[in-house]
Amino acid sequence: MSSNKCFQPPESPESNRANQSGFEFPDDWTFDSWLEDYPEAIISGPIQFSFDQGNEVNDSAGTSSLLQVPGPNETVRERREVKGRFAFRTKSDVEILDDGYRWRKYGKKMVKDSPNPRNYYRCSVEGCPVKKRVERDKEDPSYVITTYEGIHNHRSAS
DNA sequence: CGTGTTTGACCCGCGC
DNA sequence: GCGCGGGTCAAACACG
Repeated sequence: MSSNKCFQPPESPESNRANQSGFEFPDDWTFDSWLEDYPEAIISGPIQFSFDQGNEVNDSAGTSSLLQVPGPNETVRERREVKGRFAFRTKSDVEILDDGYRWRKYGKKMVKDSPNPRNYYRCSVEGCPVKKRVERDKEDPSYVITTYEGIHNHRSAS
């Protein structure tokens, strides 16, 4: 159902604007189409972004990159070095978000400084290197943080 | 029977 | 070398 779709646009313009940093999803924005439009974003290097638009964030390597997320009817022409890793922070009461792929859980860990566990998933498709980890926001458990790593070597789920 | 989850053990890099 | 934190393996288990 759409209620637990990953990366789905906010229900209303109000909640859209209230969503952290002003990034507004195009109505038809989907993760997969975004990847199709900007494949180089995950090929050339690591990126980490949340819903922030045009913000600077630090990745775990200590370097930073400028985030560019296309707004409604807007095209981003320039990409910069980003790694094949990026994180989304999504308000959701469920952690099993349907993002169009089948995932198999392979691990769970308690993380230091957080009461919430972190779950590790791998793409179910044989030979596909993509992994993701899912955890709840330590400060605001109503948010789920999903970190994707890698590039699917196949098209869509099944 | 096929597929996915659970869960403790294991591994590895790093700082002390 | 040792412990710790983060990541992964895999055997047992659950379930359609």
